[in-house]
Amino acid sequence: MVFVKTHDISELTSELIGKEVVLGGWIEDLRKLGKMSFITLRDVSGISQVIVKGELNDNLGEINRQSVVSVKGIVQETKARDFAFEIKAEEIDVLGKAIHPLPVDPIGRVESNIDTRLNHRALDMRNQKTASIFKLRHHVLQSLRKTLAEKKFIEITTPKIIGSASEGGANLFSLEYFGKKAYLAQSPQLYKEQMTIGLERVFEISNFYRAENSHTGRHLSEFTSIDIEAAFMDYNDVMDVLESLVMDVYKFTAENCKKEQEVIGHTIEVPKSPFEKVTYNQCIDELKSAGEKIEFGDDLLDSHLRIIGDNHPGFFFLTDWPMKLKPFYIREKDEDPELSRSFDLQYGYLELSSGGTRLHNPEMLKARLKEQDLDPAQFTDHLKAFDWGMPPHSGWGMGLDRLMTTLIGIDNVREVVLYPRDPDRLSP
RNA sequence: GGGGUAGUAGUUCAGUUGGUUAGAACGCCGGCCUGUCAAGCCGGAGGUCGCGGGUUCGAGUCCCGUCUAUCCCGCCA
Repeated sequence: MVFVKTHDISELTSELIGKEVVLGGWIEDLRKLGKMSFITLRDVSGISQVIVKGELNDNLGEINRQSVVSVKGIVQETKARDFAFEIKAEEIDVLGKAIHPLPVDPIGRVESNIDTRLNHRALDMRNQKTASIFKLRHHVLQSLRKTLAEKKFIEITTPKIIGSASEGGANLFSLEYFGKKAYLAQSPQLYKEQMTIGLERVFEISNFYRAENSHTGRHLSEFTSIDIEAAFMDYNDVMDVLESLVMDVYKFTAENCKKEQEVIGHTIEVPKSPFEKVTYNQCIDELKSAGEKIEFGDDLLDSHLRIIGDNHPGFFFLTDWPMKLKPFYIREKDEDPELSRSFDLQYGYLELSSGGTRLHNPEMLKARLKEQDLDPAQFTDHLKAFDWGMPPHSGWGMGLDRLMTTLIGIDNVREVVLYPRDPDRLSP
């Protein structure tokens, strides 16, 4: 069967009354009233009512909810309460049957558990709430790319299969690569830094991998990261970039995704700018006042971040971390070498982003590697670039999935990832 | 990795101190119905009560083990 849609459902208007249209979509609801039937037909753009009468109704045959059909018919006035007009069907073809019982209810009258929905994710995408989340995610990505391009960042794609697991920090997944051991990249960190020597400002939006056995609503083994790296910028400059990106995402989606917000049942509220900047030292003071036993140099536990998050609701930067808590590539502050030019972007207790000014002096970088018990020999390829005119540079990485959860006010990243991967879930 | 909670129909759930043939809602199938719109009315199908042991005259219910999910903590970003 070959057919051409003349309209998406959202393109139908009362002005088309009397005109013939061809639609394609899924039967969301079906009410047979003997000599006539009502079909609510949904495509990605919207929903409309189709009415079937006469001979066509008598020969309707096998037709059921969630099957995909093409409908040829005439737009006409309606008595329906929920629609401004309707389609009087002249021809209905079933293009693909839905076999019942279906494992989840796409209309959402009975809401399924996240586990059941994830096991049948494609069908879950006919649930308007789920679909709206991923439409929103699409708009977030659009907004990010637009803003970064305007700020003269060039989009790059770095390898996800890497030969050395030496960046430190998170555990990496390893795999067999033609007889050699390879790893899945945990971040584009080293590559994006290298790119600043020719492209100056780069960004990447890609999936990265962490082999941490984490069971929380904010950790996944595979997650989407937004990364930037910019030559001739200090950490304050890239904080500004980050802040305007977040602001733009909120403004853009608040403005352009009204329908999605309505379906999700959450109103996007544009945060106040500028974001507050709270230093690590200030956090330590706040935690001490709250009765926590903590000293300079201690890492902030989740329980600590909950306290800090309560003191500073919404977005804020947590800046100037001790050098000893930061990776080897982070640069110290000239006036206080114990402190680093670094920051996290927090949303309450939730860490969204981490970044800072990088070391660009190769000798200092090698010294820092040794300090952190890493072997400079493992970084030969990376360090080469630092002898070719490495500019001072800064950057950050931000978890897109976590950003999404702040945007729609939910607390589980699995809701905003199509097919989440965690220690217990590898399929579908 | 540690702890809490849960697992009963396709889905979401109820199921009393252990006691007849395990129920509801939505969905599904069949019948009636020319204005439905969470349609209505009538009828029907659908269950290895996660799995394996045990206690008992008798287990969805109690005990042990195991698997799975989920939430929290830890790790981590």
